[in-house]
Amino acid sequence: MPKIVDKEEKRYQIIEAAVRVFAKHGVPNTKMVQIAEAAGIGKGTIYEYFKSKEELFHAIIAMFMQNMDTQMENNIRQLGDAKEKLLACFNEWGNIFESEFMDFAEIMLDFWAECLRKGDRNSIDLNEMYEGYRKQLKEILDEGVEKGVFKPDIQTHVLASIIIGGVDGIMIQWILNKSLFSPREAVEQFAKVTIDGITINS
Amino acid sequence: MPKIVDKEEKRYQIIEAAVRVFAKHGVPNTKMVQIAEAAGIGKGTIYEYFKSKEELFHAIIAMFMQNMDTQMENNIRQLGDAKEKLLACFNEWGNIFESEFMDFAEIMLDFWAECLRKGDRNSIDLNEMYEGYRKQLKEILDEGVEKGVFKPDIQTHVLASIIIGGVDGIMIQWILNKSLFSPREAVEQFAKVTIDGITINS
DNA sequence: TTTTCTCGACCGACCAGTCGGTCTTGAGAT
DNA sequence: ATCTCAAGACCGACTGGTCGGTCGAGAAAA
Repeated sequence: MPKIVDKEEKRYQIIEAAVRVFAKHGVPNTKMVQIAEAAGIGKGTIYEYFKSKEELFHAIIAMFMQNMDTQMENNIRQLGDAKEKLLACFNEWGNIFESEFMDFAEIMLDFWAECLRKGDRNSIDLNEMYEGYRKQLKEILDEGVEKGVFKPDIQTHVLASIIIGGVDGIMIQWILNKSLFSPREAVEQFAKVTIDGITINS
Repeated sequence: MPKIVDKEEKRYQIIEAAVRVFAKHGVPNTKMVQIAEAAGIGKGTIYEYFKSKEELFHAIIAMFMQNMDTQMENNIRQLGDAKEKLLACFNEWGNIFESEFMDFAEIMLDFWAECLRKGDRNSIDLNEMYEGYRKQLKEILDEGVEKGVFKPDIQTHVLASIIIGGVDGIMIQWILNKSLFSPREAVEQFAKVTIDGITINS
């Protein structure tokens, strides 16, 4: 039998299969045996790599966030003024929309739904992740206001949330009806309107 | 005959209880007996009023949409130029954010999740509802462009989706962390930036 | 041989939905 | 006013199916 070179590799195989099945049927409707079939293994084997369905689900989310972070950080440290930095952020989102990671996006709804149920203790804190993005965006916006590029009357912490929410919202709209627009053009349009809206002179 | 009081009233009682429980635990995690307890009735009674859990769920969504439509239509037919109309739309969303209907909002995630699973035939077509909003917004935007109020290079159909998605996204951000901002101020800020961003001169 | 990995039959907790029975109501009979 | 009684509202124990997770058998590797 083709031996598995790496435990890690097999783990990733399972995650890959789970993403497909979760995305198609939704997490609560997905049976473990379906994931096993998609991965070409027995159901029991999954439990060699993941303690439970929930752990598998969270492993997927963690991986998704990891990738997002990595991809975003590429563009954070660049030079340029606030306007360029902000534009770069939007651009990066456009890239993400077009990347393979969009398979994960359909699962995000299930994760959001899980996250907002107060009682449940999640091993992953969605808020913390958003907090990171919010902070980064706010810094860029603050810099722009300080340098006199952006209007002084914007509430940067609120606007940071709006931008993040806006991008998520565009994603949802697109997932629900992919023929409406291309996600890239939507993000670009959103970027243009937002930047025009907060820039002095325009 | 017994209790002509109103079948409809009891039905509403059940819906009200179900909204609370669904919102707190999520639709898939909610047991019918929990809804029964919340409504102060026996489990079997629910089935006198609703064929299934799913039908109950859809009844809630239908009611939510009905209310949204009614509330939005108040502001559609008003006079004024495109800019005022657009502002009125945002305002109306602000009102909705502050209304009692926000209890329903937490359930929307479950409905979105359900809607994007391709195979399922939903009795309610979320896309159709959004289509209505998109059309209304697009008309307003087109009018603005035509009258020379809004910039001619905006893609109105894309922007319509962005605005709707943006409002939904703000809602999600707010649900996930209600201490970040007040939904009203966020919608107002979003309105200001967007309108400034597409208006000529500014 | 011993160890490691894989598997799927099996178990039992779980829960949507059912159904036979109880209780409430109020119209009609007295 | 009081009684009767059936329509139907109400109930919750029960059923039948489902599915996450287990575990011992057997294959493969060492």
